[in-house]
Amino acid sequence: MKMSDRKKRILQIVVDEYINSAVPVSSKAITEKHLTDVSSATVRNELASLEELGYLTQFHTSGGRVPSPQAYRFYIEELMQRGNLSAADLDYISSAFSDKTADVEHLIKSVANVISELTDYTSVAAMPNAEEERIRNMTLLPCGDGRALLVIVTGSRILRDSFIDLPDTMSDEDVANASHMLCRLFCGKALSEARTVEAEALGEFGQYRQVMTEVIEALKSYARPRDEDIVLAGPEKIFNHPEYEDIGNVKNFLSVISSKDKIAEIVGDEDDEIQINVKIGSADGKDMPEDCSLVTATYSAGGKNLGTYGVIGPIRMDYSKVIAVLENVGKALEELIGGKNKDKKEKDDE
Amino acid sequence: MKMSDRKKRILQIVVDEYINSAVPVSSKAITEKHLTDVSSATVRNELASLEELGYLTQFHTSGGRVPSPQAYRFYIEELMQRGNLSAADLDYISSAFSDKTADVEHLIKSVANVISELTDYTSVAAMPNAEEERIRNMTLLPCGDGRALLVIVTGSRILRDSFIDLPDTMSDEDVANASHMLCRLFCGKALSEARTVEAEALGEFGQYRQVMTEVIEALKSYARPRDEDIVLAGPEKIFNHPEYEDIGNVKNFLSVISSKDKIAEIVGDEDDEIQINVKIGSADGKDMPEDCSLVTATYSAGGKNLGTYGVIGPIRMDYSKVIAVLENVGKALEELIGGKNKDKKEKDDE
DNA sequence: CGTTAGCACTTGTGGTTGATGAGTGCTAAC
DNA sequence: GTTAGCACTCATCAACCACAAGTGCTAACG
Repeated sequence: MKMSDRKKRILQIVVDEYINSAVPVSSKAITEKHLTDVSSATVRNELASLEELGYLTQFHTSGGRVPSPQAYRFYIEELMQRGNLSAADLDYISSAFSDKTADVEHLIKSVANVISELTDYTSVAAMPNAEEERIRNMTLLPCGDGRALLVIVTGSRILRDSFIDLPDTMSDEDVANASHMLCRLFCGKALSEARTVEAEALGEFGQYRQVMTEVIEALKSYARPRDEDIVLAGPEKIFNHPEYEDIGNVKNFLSVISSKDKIAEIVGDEDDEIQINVKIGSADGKDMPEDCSLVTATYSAGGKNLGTYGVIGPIRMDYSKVIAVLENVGKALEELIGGKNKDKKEKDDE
Repeated sequence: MKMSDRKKRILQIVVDEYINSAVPVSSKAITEKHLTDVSSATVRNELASLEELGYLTQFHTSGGRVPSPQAYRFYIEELMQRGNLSAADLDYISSAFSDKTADVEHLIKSVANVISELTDYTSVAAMPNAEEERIRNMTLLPCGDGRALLVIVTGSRILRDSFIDLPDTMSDEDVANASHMLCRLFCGKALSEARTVEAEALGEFGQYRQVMTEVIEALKSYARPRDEDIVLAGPEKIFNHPEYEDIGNVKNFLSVISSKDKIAEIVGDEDDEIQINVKIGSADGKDMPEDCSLVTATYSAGGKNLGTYGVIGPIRMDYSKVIAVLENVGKALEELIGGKNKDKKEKDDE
């Protein structure tokens, strides 16, 4: 059945109103505030019909109507007015990223914070997979106690938490040589390609095979996703939304939120081609809490994949605001990163 | 007024019982379960007296008694039985730290997790101040785009989040030379001493003063405490305790917990000489939530300061268990770190 | 004089009841 | 197709009740 324009309009009003007030909306409220030219009885008929179509539900026969997940989906696709951000919000975004020159790890944190602050929801961020990043430089840094720190820099991040045990016979010069050799072998390759030169590498290292074995082990470990690849910001923000007055909901939400594995699972299977991605309720994601919604966007700028960012919150979410924030943050990053690469030459004159 | 032995015994029973059950304890419960040789009326008299002394309070005249903060303090100092951990718990501790060879940053996370898991409370951990750490090695690692990564290794951690902008005229060899110079200048010095060689350093760098200025800036920034120096584990654990059925308490707790600054303030002003430190309620720490308690211990092993660890939770906390866990974790770390330094020579034979 | 039994008093808890108000569905008239 | 009117359904709230738990006090006891 095709929906009439009036049905759409009414559905839009119901969703808007409910997002704003968190109170089930009644026919009377609709005619008083928005559709002043028809009576509440007419609206009631339409509401009953929308309910039959699966867009609305009511808890009790006398409790007003609430949008169903299906209604939110339709709302986001067709009904929602894509609002723009206030000047203050735009200022906040542009000032937040002004002097960030650092790596993805830092970027991700500040982006997550900005998103959480502006939307008033808990935000999640996932680093891009490291596997395809090209190694730009690497070194072994001796640091006493017979150990050396393996540091690897790729296009967008720093990997550096492996200590490598050194044989007693290895002098600092030996380490420096090994370091150069590593660089020659791996620089320019993606992490995922490391294994292709594994045999060659072991051969070249001869005497210090053991060291090389550990380095290769470390390289492999970086390709696997780690807990630190997921960042959360503003978990306490959920208290600002009335659905989380109930302790059970909070508990549920927090337990999902505090397991990085679960978050990774929810955020992880993004389709990279879609800019904005909305998951509503447990229907869209197995590990999602029943009554939660996740809106994410995958950013890239200047050829770099900058990760996936989003907010997680109640189904009754201010999608318009959230999507506007995600889009504008994306634009700001594009300007910052994309711009920086081009500005490079002029910059040194300052 | 000196407390009689019986008063002490009764107070101990009340606190024990309340810690276990979270229910105000009545005179009847005491005589039934513990003091079977006197009547409830006698206990009532004693309870009334203990209340006058400030150790107990009652919400309502017919609601049983609850220990006051003062009672908890007395309990911890004199009454509490210092229990030992179960074999399973001890196993858990020793297996958790078996193959951690990494830096303090990683150690702190796994320690915080272990403490949180074993005690069932939210745990907090603060890294030791970096200022007095001696630099073991440092390097500038060129990574394209006219930038280099500054990596510094100290006795117990890795500092590496500064990118340094390089002049276009600086070749990779120049960077390598600069790197060696940095090492010669700073290795063996504490971070706090960096400024003492500032003038000398700037002199030596001549042509590349700008780079040196940035390096010094970075060194200074490391001496300041950062958000990452505070780690939390198991925030969702509070839901396992009945005082946090109330949404208001949860909110309050979470808002303190999610501000690293506040945590730093609470945990920060530890007296290093005291092994175990207990703060009860807002009386002991300005930023502490009214009805919360913080138990911390500062660990060091093999001459290294390993940071301050603790749990934060309701006043009605299982102090005996918490303190036992903190002590045993401390012992395990001592063995692990202290032992490793000594084993060093034998180890390479394996 | 410490201990105890007995009893009146206080107060949270849980269940019932009834009034109120919001909101709907239905029907009949426009 | 729209509307007014009305009966019906429920959630909410306050009042009220009985009940159980626990205390404080008093008087008696050894």
